[in-house]
Parts: sequence; structure tokens; C-alpha cells
Amino acid sequence: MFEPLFDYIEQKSGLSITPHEKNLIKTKFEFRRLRRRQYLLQEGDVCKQMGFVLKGAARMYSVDNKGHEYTLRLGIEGWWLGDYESYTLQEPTKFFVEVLEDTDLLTATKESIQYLASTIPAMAEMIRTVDKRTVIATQQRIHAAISLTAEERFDALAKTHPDFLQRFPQSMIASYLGITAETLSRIRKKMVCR
Amino acid sequence: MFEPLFDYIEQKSGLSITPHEKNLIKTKFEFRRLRRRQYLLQEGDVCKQMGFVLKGAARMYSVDNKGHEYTLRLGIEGWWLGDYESYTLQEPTKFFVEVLEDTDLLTATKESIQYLASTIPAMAEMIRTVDKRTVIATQQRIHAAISLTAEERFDALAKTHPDFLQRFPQSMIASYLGITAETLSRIRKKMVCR
DNA sequence: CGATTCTTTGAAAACAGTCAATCTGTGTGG
DNA sequence: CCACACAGATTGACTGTTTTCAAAGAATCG
Repeated sequence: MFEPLFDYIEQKSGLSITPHEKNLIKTKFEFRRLRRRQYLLQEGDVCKQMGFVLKGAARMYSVDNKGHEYTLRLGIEGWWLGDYESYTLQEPTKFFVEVLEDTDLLTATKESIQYLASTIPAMAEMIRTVDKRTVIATQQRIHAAISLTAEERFDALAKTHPDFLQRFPQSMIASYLGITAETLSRIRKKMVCR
Repeated sequence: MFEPLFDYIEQKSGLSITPHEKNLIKTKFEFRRLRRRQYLLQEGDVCKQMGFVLKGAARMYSVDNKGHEYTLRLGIEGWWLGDYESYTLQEPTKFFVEVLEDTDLLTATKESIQYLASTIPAMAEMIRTVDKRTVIATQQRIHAAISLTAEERFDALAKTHPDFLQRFPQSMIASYLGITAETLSRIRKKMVCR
């Protein structure tokens, strides 16, 4: 059950983890199964733990006072769930993290993760690497948001994450791209014609 | 001359640095003075070094095939200059980093910074902390880009970085917000009336 | 099968971009 | 000191895109 996480840590860090370290990780992560439509996190909660997705799909979104939803993050197998800001600062979140299919997770608190990082070199290196990758990915998304048209942003997403288009409803993809579901529907219609 | 950098490292890491460590840092960073309109980095370059701003102002932007500019980053005293993606991956950049006033920098290569990080605990911790803050800040900017109107994004920027509005021409603020200079001008006009 | 959710479509309104002209302030050279 | 050039900001008219709202059409789940 923990194998996908072990593989992930070794792959991201480029370091291997010993059997002893694996046992340590097993004691600090908790297996959780969430059913479709359950929330891992809700607005106002403090994000006490991050979750590594073993199986399933989820999204992180906010809701404004008009009821509009804005999807900040989509995640499937091999992604982390949780609000990084709320987790890092231990402050209440503005977001909901909702599971879209029955989902299996490995969760751990900040203290557990910090302990593992201080004990297991591969864990510390994995976190540094993932943080760096996240900075790069978010910078690219900002660049897309300010420099590309809605259609170009959709094309870019279709290229970088074609799996997302299969797994998530179009309305969520639209909200991830910063457009309405109607606009995305029309963009797709136009594209098929060509 | 190095004091602002030492202060920055101690403040961000929460750790103090010894006189010996300070000397080490001095050997690895290079002082550079750039004149208004000079480039620290140009499209196609590999970002060999990051620069810590002692005095001055700069922006990082891309140019599309129609000649439109998109500002990804604005920086003044106490900010880092350079394309994080190109620096981290050592791949050619899509961006220009241009100095808007005569600017004093402390620059260091990736190797130097990695060496300092492996030698000086405060340096390593500063990098981790700044990376985490960057993830949070970029996530907030993405959220603003997809959830707020142009006017609301301007208000948000005026709140979080009022100094930017003084230091940078409106056309650059507009491009940072993902709108045209004309639209920003009209937004400001509307706001004054209220 | 019925209920629910998601997607598509249409028409009107709101919004932002484009292009061109004008205005304003700054600094430079004569 | 003035005239001029220059860059940045503003304004107007127009175009194009996106949102909004409402309704109808598919797809999915229990």
C-alpha cells in the first residue's frame, strides 16, 4: 500500500530509502479512504495534514460571494492534496478540497512530515525538489494566465496534462483555466471544426 | 555592502551567521552595478546566476510574436532577480530581466549558492523558507488571476505592494496584472471618482 | 426509469483590447 | 531659459471576446 509513496520519494529525491526508513514512514502516514463528494478540507479549516493520492481524483477550489467556484488545483494518483498555504502557515484556508471519486490517501501532519524530513535524507530532498518544481509550475501557470488567450490556455493544458481532460468534468477544467463552462464548451466546438 | 544580504539571510532563516560564514558568502557573491535599461538576462540565455537587489528596480517579462510584453515579476531592494525556472533547470529562458533604474546587485552562480547552502545552515534554511513563500505567493497570484476582476486585482496589488505603484510605470503594473495600459488607466479613472 | 448533473446553445450585456490621437511631464541640447 | 523630443498616460471610437442568464439537450447514477 505504501509502495507508490516510497517510489515517489525515491524518484523525486534521487535517493533510496532503507527498510528501516520505510517502517518509519509507515508509522507517520495514515491511510484514509474518502468517498466521492467528501471533503478533505473545508473553508475555515486549518490544513493539519497533506495527503498523497494513491487512487482517485480531487480538486481544490474557492467559492466567492456570488457562488462562483475557482479551481486552483486538480490532483490524481501521485499528487498531493491540501492547501499548501494553510498547511505551511497553519492558518485557516480559503479553499475546499473535495474528492471527486472514491479516493485512497496517505495523510500526515506537518509535525510528522517535518520529523521525517529531519530523519530521512530522501524525504528532505524530495520536499526541496517538489517545492522547486511547484514554484516553476505555478510561475508557468501565471505566465499562461496573463499572456495566453483562453483557447491557448486550454491547448497548453491538453498538452501538459491530457489525463486531466479525461478525469475531470469540463466545468472544472474551465474553472481551472479561469473561464466559464459555457466559454470552454464554445472553444471546444470551434476547435473540432478545424 | 553585504549587510543587506546578511540581514536578509538571518531574517528569512531565523538563524544567525558567523563572521566566518559571512566571509565565505563574500567570496561567492559578486557585486555588480547595472545602468538603467541594461539587461541582467535576455531571452535564450541560460540564467547562470541569481541577483540580490541592494538598490534599484527591475522587471522580468516575456515578449510574444506580436510584440506584447507580459511582466511576470517586479523587484526592488531585497528581492531576487533572475528566472527561477531557467536557473533551477539550467535551460534557456523565455524572459528578459531588465533594470529600470541604476541598480546594485549581489550575484552568485548556482554552484556557489549550492556550495553555500551545503556549508551554511542559515543559507540552506533561507532558501527553503523563500521557496515556500514563493509557492504561497504564486498560488495567491494564480487565485487572483482566475477569481478576481481586473479592478480587484489592482486593488489587491495596491494593498500588498503599495511601493510598486510608486516605483514602476503604470504600463508595467498593467502588464503585471494581465491587462493593457489603457484598461488600467480607465480603471484608475473610475476609482478616483468614487 | 426518473432524477440529477453536466454540457450545449442562443441572445444580450458587460468587459477588455486595439488603434490612433492627444495630453502631460521630464530632461536635453541649443 | 526655451524649444524640442521623448516616454508615459489618457481618451475616444470601434472591435472582439467573455460573461450572464435562460433553456434545452445529453449523459450518468441509483
